[in-house]
Amino acid sequence: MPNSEHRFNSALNSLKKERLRITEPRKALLQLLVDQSKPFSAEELHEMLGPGAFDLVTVYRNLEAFENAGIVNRIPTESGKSLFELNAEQHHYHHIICRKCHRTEKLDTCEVKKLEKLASDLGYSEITHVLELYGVCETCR
Amino acid sequence: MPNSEHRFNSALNSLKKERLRITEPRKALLQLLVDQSKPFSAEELHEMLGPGAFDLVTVYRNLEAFENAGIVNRIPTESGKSLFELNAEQHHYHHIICRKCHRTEKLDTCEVKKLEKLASDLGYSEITHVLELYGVCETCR
DNA sequence: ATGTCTGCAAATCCTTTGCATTTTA
DNA sequence: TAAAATGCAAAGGATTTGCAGACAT
Repeated sequence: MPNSEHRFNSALNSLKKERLRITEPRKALLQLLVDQSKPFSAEELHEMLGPGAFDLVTVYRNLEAFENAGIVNRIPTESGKSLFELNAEQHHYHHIICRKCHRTEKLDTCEVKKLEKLASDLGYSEITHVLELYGVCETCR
Repeated sequence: MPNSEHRFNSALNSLKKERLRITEPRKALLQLLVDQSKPFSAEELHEMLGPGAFDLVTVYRNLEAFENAGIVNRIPTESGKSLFELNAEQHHYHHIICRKCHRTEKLDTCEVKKLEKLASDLGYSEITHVLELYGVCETCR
């Protein structure tokens, strides 16, 4: 984890910029998201925080706050459940998610520029996109 | 609607192939999906079928059956609600969805090949992807 | 005739909200 | 100490499930 500390501090700065308070649950959550740079569900993050550590509602509320502050991205999935990951602006990428074991790997490229151009030509602004690939991984096959 | 009748019949054939029965609700649903080739929520489809025509549960059950039969695709959205659209194998495309009015337009290209190649190189099979763009349309701005 | 599909009601899952209490700045 | 964040309980919305009756093959 080379720059995980840097990413943690940068997330804290984003909180300050938005006049959001730096609380224990928030620090713990950010630490998780920074360390494991892959997407998790609210429930998973809650479990990772340890049993009875913080309320699941607090996790949800903070993930929402983080999302509004641009600190995390929400990824809607096939199952209807959202995943959250640290927003790495410098480095935009997507994932391949195994349908069976939910193992997730980064795909270190994004080819959506052309589509975003099309959309902006149609008059849309503030364009974002959701792109995730699904498949069955080697061990599950 | 040039080949909408053809698409309707081809969907019926898929049902037969899967030994699914051809019922009134299914015909009505397929007709909707074929005519309007854009994604709708289960609720929207239920309303479009007319008040009290068929039960919302029936819509859900059939959309799931259609999905398993490869007749429709499920699109998870930012709001956590799923949209469904006819699976047009010949013609793969994506959408730009307005965050405010939910107006939806086709973007007639797909650039995800490179990512799918990456994923298959990682050992994944049966690869699919979900890609939708979100923005704010001209009239909502 | 038999297994499938439907409708209704109730359950479930994920997520959000209300309110009293605690914590941060 | 004032505003914001938390925990608990309860509500909410979307989707699923159970079961008896209706329908397609």
